[in-house]
Amino acid sequence: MKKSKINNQQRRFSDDQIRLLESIFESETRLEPRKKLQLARELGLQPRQVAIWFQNRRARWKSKQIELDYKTLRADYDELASRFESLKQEKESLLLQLEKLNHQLLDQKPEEDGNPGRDHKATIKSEPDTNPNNFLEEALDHRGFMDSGEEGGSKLQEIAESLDDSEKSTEKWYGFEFNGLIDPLCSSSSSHWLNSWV
DNA sequence: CGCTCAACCCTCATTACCTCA
DNA sequence: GGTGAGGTAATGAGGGTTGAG
Repeated sequence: MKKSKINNQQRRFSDDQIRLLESIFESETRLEPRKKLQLARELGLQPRQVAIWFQNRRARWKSKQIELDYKTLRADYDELASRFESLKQEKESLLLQLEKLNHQLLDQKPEEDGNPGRDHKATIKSEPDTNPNNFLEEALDHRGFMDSGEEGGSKLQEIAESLDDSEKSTEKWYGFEFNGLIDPLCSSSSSHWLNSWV
């Protein structure tokens, strides 16, 4: 600084001065006026210089803290994003399984109850079931299919058996509230409600 | 009691200088 | 030796608080 040069003052504080200032800053980031005077005497500096050092030190601490906070938040976000992606993939794969199962159910049902398959499909289309539990239970009613050793079927059965009645409420599914997200008017098939999820 | 004003301190942005790769 | 980046002491603007009058 020009003024510093004019006053023939040192540009930087000595290591000893910094050490003492840092050790005090560790315990208190603000100085009382009396302590400031005492410290200035001890360091051979102007009280104003001590005050400015503490001001600058607080500013440095704050910007470091912001940097740390950013890193923490970024790590949290990345973790959540990766979890979201894997859940999304899981959902896609379950949806595919459901779709497959649905088709197989519709093809199989006419043989069991004697109704033509086309009519049954029409029934489902005209009465969309927006309740995931009903759909699940409906699907599981077809034990013949479930026992066929199909991978998707056994997974569905496993999920259903692991749920007691209280767990079958929609709110508990992945801790996610379905109500309001599924528009019954838009649900034209049994699996449609899942499409609005994730 | 409410006001003004000065003194003091703070934050924030910036400057001036130094050091180092 | 020149240069740009980064660190740091210091400055200035603007605002809050406090105590005296």
